[in-house]
Amino acid sequence: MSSKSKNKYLPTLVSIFRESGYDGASINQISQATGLGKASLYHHFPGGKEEMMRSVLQFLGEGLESTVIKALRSEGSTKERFEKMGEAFTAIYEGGEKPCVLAIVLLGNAKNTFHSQVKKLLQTWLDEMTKVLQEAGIDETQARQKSEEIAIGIQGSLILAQGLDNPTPFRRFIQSLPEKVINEAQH
Amino acid sequence: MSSKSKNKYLPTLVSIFRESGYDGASINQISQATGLGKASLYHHFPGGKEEMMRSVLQFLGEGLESTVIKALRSEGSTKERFEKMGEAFTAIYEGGEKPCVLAIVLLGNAKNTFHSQVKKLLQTWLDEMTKVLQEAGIDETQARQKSEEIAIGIQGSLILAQGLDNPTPFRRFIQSLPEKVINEAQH
DNA sequence: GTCTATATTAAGATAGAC
DNA sequence: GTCTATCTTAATATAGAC
Repeated sequence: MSSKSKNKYLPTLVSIFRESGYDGASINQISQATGLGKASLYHHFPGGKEEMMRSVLQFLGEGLESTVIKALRSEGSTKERFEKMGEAFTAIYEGGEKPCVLAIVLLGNAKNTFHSQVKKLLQTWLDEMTKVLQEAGIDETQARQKSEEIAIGIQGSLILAQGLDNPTPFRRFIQSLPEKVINEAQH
Repeated sequence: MSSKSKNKYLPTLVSIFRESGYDGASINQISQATGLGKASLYHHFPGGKEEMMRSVLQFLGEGLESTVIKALRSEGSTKERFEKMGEAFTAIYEGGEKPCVLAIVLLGNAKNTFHSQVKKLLQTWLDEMTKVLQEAGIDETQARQKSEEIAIGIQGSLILAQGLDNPTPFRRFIQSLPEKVINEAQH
């Protein structure tokens, strides 16, 4: 669990890393955005920028649990659960306007440093979607593949939204998601 | 058109930016990888790293024309054209092992600097796919959406392949692509 | 066109006072 | 827990010889 003092600055760190990437974000920039002096930052994060990103990824993992995973475990039909998951992602990515920090890390120079942490987050999400689809009567192999297709859709549509400077691809994917899941479940 | 002296070093620059990102790649690193001294690099690219990336993006655009766009304009059925496009992307991304430079740029700190150049490359590709799908009898709106779905699938599966450290999602998407296109065309 | 050497700036990080 | 001041290294970039 993370200390309370850190938690105060994590949302700011998230937006900096999301905007500038890991390599692109400087300690000076972080100092200005948080309002903390450099030395104070190192008091909270003795491991420097690397510890900051580790804390951010853990913070995002906790956020994933309390929104996306929670949606998938909620009461209601398969369709309703994926609708709620879509709403959770719409909030996280601000309707497709903001990119995914996990993807930023995976495509940056520090990918090796954080890869296992990012992979675990992805696996947790994929496992949970797979479980829901299996409960809907899809066999494990198909459920796993369908989960991956959903992850592909979200990640890919976020990239396209960034590239075209237009959130429509993301929004369209989120909207079509519950219906697609249902069609697959009826097979 | 780019000068011949530059062309010699562009494939090396591509792999460096693909491996380290734009912010993560240093002039020292580029100097070592190309075997050129720093001053020689600035002789070829007076604009420094920014000009290097601009040249890389132009080089990738020319590669896109001669492989992907060419595949989409080739003789043969709609299905065969998308099969050839899949082969082209399989070569470019080395079977899903390597990430997309365009996505790297879009998620990095220098996105604004290169955004219009990247957007144009994406648009060119999407326009060409849309044209092929329209020729197959799909109306413009649907053809455009289907093209975006294909772009989403490729970009998203590359991200997932990086995150899971496993190229299977990319390969599966490429394999399923021609059939999906055909199903859509029969609507 | 390539090199060595160097200038300049900014980065990450720390010491030590308060 | 926060600050000012500073250290150290590495970054981008250039000068000028060959």
